[in-house]
Parts: sequence; C-alpha cells; structure tokens
Amino acid sequence: MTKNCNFIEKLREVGLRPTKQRVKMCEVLFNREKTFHFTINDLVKMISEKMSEKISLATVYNTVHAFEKKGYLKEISIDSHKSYFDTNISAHHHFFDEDTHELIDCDESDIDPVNIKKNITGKKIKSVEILIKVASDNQTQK
Amino acid sequence: MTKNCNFIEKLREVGLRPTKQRVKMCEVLFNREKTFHFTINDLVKMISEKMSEKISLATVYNTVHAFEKKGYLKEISIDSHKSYFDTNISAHHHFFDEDTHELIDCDESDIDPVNIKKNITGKKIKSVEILIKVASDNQTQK
DNA sequence: AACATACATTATAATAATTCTAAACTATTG
DNA sequence: CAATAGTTTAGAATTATTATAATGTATGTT
Ligand SMILES: [Mn+2]
Ligand SMILES: [Mn+2]
Ligand SMILES: [Zn+2]
Ligand SMILES: [Zn+2]
Repeated sequence: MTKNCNFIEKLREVGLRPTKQRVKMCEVLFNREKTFHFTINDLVKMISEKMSEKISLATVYNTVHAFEKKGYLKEISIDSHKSYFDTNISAHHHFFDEDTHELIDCDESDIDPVNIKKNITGKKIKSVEILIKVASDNQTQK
Repeated sequence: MTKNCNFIEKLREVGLRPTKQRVKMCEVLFNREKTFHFTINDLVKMISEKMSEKISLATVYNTVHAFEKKGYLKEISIDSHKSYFDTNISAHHHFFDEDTHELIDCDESDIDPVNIKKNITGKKIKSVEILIKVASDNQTQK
C-alpha cells in the first residue's frame, strides 16, 4: 500500500503540483498490485465509486494527459473513437479480445523480438507495437 | 484502367447494389496503380475534387463501411479519434510518421514473421499487426 | 500567517467525428 | 411499368474530446 505522501513526492519530482485531484487519481491508478488498462469513462466510474467527492470530467482528461506526458501512463490505440490507457508504461504488446473488448498484456517472453530490416530515411523508430486481435472460434471476423 | 462495368460486376458479386455513388467511390478508390491510405475526410475531398456532383457525407460513411464489411477496405487504428482506411487489404504492417501523420506500408520482406508463443484460451487469432512509429531524429517523443 | 503569483479545477460551451432519422429516390424483379 | 426492397440525402442527434473563463489552490515570499 503506497502512501499518499509518496505520490505527492512523485508528482513534485516531475514538476506537477500535487493537487487533491492528482493525488486521488494516483491512488486510483497506481495504488494496486497489477497494472491495468482503462478508458477515460472507466476511470471516471472508478473515481466516482471509490470516493465521495466529485471530480470534473475535464480534470480527468487533463490529468490523464498530464500523466501521459510525464510518462506515468501510456495511450494505446485499438479502436478508433476510443482511447485506451495503460498503467503499464513499459514497451509491450497486446492481445485484444474482440468479443469482450478486453485488452490483455503480452509478456515479453510471449513474442520473439521483432526484426525490422527497413527504415524510413531520416526517421528514427520511436516504438514498435504488436496488436494481436483474437475472438472466439465460432465468431465471424469483425 | 479498370472499366466501370467491372466495378458494377464486383459490387453485384458481393450483393451490393451498384448505385451511382458506389461505382464512383470504386473508381476513386480502386482505379489506380497503387493502394493507399485515407481518412473519411480525405476521401470526401478526393470525391469533391474528382467529380462535379455532390455526395452526402453519410453516404461516404455508409459506403466505406459497406466496402469494409465486404472486404474491399481495411480499417487501421493508429490514432484514436481518427479512422484510417487502407485499400491494401492484405495482411501487412505499417510505419506511422508522427511528423507528417503519414501511414506507410511495410513490405512483407521488411519484417520477419512474428512468432507468438502464447495464446488466449478458447480464442483464435484473427490478425497480427505491427505498428512502427517513426519521427525525425531531433523530434521529441510524442 | 497573510500575500502574490502561477497553476489547476470547474461548469459549461464549443468542436469534431460519427451515427441516426425519416423522407425522397433508385435498382431490380416480375 | 408497377411493386418492392434497398439506398441516398439533409439535417438532427450523439459521443468523445477540447476550449473558455471564472473560481479556487499550492507554493514561495514577506
Ligand atoms: Mn492523448
Ligand atoms: Mn468501421
Ligand atoms: Zn498494456
Ligand atoms: Zn496499408
């Protein structure tokens, strides 16, 4: 159980003011055993359930983006029209279950390193991500 | 130069009525040497430029989705909040240039086959796609 | 502790992408 | 050509996201 003062320090370290809302969001997002994936909507629900005080939707957006910029969160694109975020900020790949719309992390050991033989002139590779879409056997492809 | 009557047949084959609008969209999308990537907005512009008659935005959406369902187009997710489509319907990977927001196809020979050692119980792999984000050397990571 | 300041939060309005609706239109079949 | 099912259309509705501007808060300074 990480203490709030740790979050306060963590926020200070990257130059974010440890406001009440930011500390609360840290608790909700990072005060847990495992990393997880969420949408802004999920997060708003989680916050409402876990605390009595209201938080403005705009603040959730702002704070998520502030955390993303500071490297506390990663954004994952699977489905246009919906942003998924990930508290697992390490480079990793995903399974996406088309039946349940669930995102599942791939362990590093699940996939051999990708060998890219070409590159774009004058450009540097910033990330390499694999998305494996899965569905029930009896499911028609989306 | 594929003739329009070919598009009419092609549409009939998959059970889509060859309406004026669908045939025009086939021309704009498929009557060319190379495959390409586009957003709905791009497509609307291309249609307006290449022909005098108006087409309703809803029809562009409907028709793109009809084509997607029939396998004439693929949807690519890179950026939430924007749908990219691809006239290259084969399984392939992409570079995404963060500076220009351009999508670039990877040839099959550019990347070794991905070896996935794990799978999700009861689920079948529907697709495996790699997205390689690139940017100028001097660019700060998004 | 009170003050000044920059930064953050809030409610609400604005924007953008997409989908829905219901009326008008068109391709197809007989 | 008439009947029918499917399609297009303009515009309204919906959804996700971002902008605005007023109010509130954290922090360093007196
Ligand atoms: Mn973002
Ligand atoms: Mn789609
Ligand atoms: Zn993840
Ligand atoms: Zn492509």
